[in-house]
Amino acid sequence: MQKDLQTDWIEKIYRIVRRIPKGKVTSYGAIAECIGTRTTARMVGWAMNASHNARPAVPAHRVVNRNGLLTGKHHFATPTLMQELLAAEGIFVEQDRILDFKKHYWLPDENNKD
DNA sequence: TCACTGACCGTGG
DNA sequence: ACCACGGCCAGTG
Repeated sequence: MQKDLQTDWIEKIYRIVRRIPKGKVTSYGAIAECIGTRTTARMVGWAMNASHNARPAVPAHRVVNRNGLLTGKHHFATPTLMQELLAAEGIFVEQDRILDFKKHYWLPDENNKD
């Protein structure tokens, strides 16, 4: 059944991102590595951009880069929306950097599926 | 059609 | 410690 196998990895990313617990954050590389290829970290960001049309909507605000910087905040509806959403979950951000990022860091685990 | 870019990360000098 | 480069997939010019 040849479907969107070419975009299958994108759906994987969506599922993983949606598994991120509230008040937790992860990095693009962690997601990329979870799907099998860490080199696709760039594509994760691209997938996030396409996530605007994904249903249900993926909590892209819980996804940041390795440095804990809100690199994708500029791609949200408003440049401050990402920070607002994180703050609403108890994650404070200063200068586009998540405070205690390591503390809120969450790694997607295969054992954590559903 | 070819080439470059993109919300990145790891390694090498 | 800092700077430069390669890699993967898909979309756009």
